[in-house]
Amino acid sequence: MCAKKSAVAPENDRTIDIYTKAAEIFHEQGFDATSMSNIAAAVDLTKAGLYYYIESKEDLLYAIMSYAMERLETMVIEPSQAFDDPEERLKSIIARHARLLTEGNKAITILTDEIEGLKPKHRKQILDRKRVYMDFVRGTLEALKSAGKLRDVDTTTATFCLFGALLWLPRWYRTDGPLNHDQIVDEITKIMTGGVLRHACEDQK
Amino acid sequence: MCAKKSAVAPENDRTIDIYTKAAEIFHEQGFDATSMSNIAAAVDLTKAGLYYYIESKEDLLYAIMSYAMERLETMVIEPSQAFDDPEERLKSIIARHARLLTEGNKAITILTDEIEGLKPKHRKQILDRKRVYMDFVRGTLEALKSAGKLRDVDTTTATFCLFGALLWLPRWYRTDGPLNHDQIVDEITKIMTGGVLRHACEDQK
DNA sequence: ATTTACTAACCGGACGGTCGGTAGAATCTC
DNA sequence: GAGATTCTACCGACCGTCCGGTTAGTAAAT
Repeated sequence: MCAKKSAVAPENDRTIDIYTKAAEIFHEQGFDATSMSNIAAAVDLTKAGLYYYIESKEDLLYAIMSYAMERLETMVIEPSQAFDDPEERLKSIIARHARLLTEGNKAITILTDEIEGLKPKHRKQILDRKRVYMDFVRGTLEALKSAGKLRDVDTTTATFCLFGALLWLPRWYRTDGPLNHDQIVDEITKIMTGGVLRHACEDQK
Repeated sequence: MCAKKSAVAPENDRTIDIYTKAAEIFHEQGFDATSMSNIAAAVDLTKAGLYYYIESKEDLLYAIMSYAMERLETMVIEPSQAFDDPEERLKSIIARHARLLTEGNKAITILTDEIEGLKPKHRKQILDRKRVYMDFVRGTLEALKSAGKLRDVDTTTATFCLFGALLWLPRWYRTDGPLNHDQIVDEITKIMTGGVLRHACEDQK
């Protein structure tokens, strides 16, 4: 009898390979439209062989999303917390999140698109972790407001607009498009912090 | 033998009822996760009875999305075209699209979330109509640029940011939340046109 | 001798969709 | 206006397929 498989973190190369490929296929076809045989074939296994590594389809999804949340926490939240200045912090969040979304790791995208595929218990866990992130961003906007650096906008709505613009990124961004990675990050930061319309105080070019 | 059923427009009350209910259920559970029996039960029919009104599950989805596109065209694009001033036009687009997304018609949401459920032929048709909308919005930003009223941002990126913020709306907006309809429209317009950060030229409060 | 890393074959169930039929309303025939 | 016919709006039962998941077994490594 083998020890209970854990969905907490990838344990070895093969498992990581499965998670990565599964994330890509889920991203392309959607969770429901993807069969376990699809995934098995993509990693050169039979379906039964795949089940040697995972517990269930739902568990696989949860593993992917847990991994994605961890990436978000270590690559976006933690480094951004280092900034005391809320303006710097906000820009760090936008830039780092945008980078994560465009650098090819599909797990991050699945995080927002396939939450309905989780069982209630797992869903709650992921949503709780997302909420911490959401509160972190809104807190940053609140700090900006306290510092008199925020326009007169509702921080909750602003947070959601920010997330909307960011989370839409992987749906349109193409690595081979006209704008490279840094340019995209730059544009989004500019647009979300300063809007699209020219301000009265800006010089005409 | 009966005439071929059309997916172009709802023909009678019962069909409209089916489309409306189906849109709600697709929105709640997702297209793949919804069975035809689910929909049938929701409109007090058996599955066989439901198939008297529709041709296939995919056809039902296409009918809903065609209807949604039509709404978008008549309630957002056409009225906004009336504005010659690009700034007014942009604000009209944002306000009208936001209104459509929050006023309870789930079809509009399905338009962006379930495109993968369509057969290639139907998908292309919907995407082509979406592209016209997309071009209209980007065109408006280009017009703003020509008028010297746009900040130095990439119009394509700005268009996608705008869509992202808008399309994210139905995922978080609650009718019974603290902000009413008009306030939300107001906030989003403010945020997307002017960004979140206070401009140098604005007075401290 | 035991464990690891698998596979071929299989299972119960759900799904999209179909088919034969039918109650009742509407229409036609004389 | 009575009877025959046709049409509308469904339903119960069923079909083939595919899916998530299991089981019994095995070849190679340890």
